[in-house]
Amino acid sequence: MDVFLAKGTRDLLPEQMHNRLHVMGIVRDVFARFGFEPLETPAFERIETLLGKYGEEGDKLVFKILERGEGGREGKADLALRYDLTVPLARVMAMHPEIRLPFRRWQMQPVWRAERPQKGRFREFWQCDVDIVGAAGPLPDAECVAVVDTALRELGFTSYTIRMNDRRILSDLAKRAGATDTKQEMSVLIALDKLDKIGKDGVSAELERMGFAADGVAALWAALAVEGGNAVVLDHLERSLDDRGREGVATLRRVLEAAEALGVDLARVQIDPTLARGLDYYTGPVFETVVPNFSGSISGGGRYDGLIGMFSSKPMPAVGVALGLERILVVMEELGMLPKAQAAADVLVLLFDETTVIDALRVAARLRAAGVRAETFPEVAKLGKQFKHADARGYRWTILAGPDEVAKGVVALKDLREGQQHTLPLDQAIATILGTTPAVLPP
RNA sequence: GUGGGUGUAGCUCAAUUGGUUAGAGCGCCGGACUGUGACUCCGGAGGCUGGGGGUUCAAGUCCCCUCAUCCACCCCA
Repeated sequence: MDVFLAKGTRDLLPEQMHNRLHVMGIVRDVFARFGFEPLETPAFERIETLLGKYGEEGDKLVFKILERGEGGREGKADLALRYDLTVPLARVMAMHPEIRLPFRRWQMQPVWRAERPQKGRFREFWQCDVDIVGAAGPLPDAECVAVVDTALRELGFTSYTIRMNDRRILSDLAKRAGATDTKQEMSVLIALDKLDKIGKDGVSAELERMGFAADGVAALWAALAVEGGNAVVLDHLERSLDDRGREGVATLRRVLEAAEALGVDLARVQIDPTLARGLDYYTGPVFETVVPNFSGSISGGGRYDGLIGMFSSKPMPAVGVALGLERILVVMEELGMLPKAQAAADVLVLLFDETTVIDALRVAARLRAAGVRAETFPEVAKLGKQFKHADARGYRWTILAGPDEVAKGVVALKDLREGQQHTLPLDQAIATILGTTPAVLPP
């Protein structure tokens, strides 16, 4: 029978799992160091929980689950796989008023999107998400930026840019261009987001095609006509925008200041008034992280002060950011940032013959009790085959307790790296093994 | 959702303008080496050429459909 994977999904073989666990371990450690608490939510939610939060495009990409029975046959869906970790968190906050605020939680789980797969884009992928609920100020936003920055740094990233903007700035810009409602605002944002791809003329053409007047478009460019560092850009925006936009500017200034205090090198942070971020629920600062030679972001997030209020009569401010596990791995792999795979064990305990099998198992038990990672060969076989197995698995040691050794109360310890073998009591063998570093798999 | 590229052994790839039983390296299994891995030598297994249909005397090669995968757009982690 020929077997296939579902589109956009992958098996994670041991080699990839080691890499993932390496990254997840570092990220989780950083999350914990910032005081976040763990949370998990179900893979699927009631469909009405998810729909209407991500915008028109997002809703289309939600994997829907057919009803069981009659309704399903008619094509009705009542459940859906989670699309991100933010909306389920919002639902949790609405359902658990006993959670003490401010609440900071981390969550690392898969999410599903019915997209067309591409480099670093899958239909099942993991997000490493942190959110701070119940605090409105710019400080939690800066913490989110600092968490991402710290995690990336500790993973070994050296060149990445954290791009930052504020929804209120965008919305003000869109108004300048002539947008009168949210829908028009969104289309301006989408056009503006393409700036670095199709250029200023391309965006102008697109806006005019959508019916925006030329003087509005000109006003938009005037508001954006600035080159320079973050301070220069923010100063210019402050002069060009209205009150709402100025709130965004003031917030970003404070976020930058706080982020720097939290250890973020501001040279990595870039205020970009054209950065859009598609998800509907963002209301304030938004951020994403990009790295050279990879299109698409490796992290993204922002403030969503209205989302929890969609589930609860008690609205709560919140901000969060997610790291894309797969994308981080794709980039780390390309840049050779992943550590060499460690062998699964240190020692292979060989089975010489049926009369000494039980002795060999006892040796393995003592090795493990002493903290040595030991594999026992699962059946009596030619020694050559067993040695070859140990070599192929990258183990440094083999231990043999055959009839000769058992009779003398010793074991034969072989160092596969040095090619030397010694006969000695098991205690000494264990001491020898523990005195060495773990073997590294051959390339 | 739109547009393109690619699918040949476990892996990386070959196979004149369509033309005999589809090859190689690595890996795997066995042997030289009946208490010892790597190195060397010898031998072996493994393919409905992703799947289905069509054109042709003849299809891995050309056409259509389908599935998977990669790339770009869209959107996003």
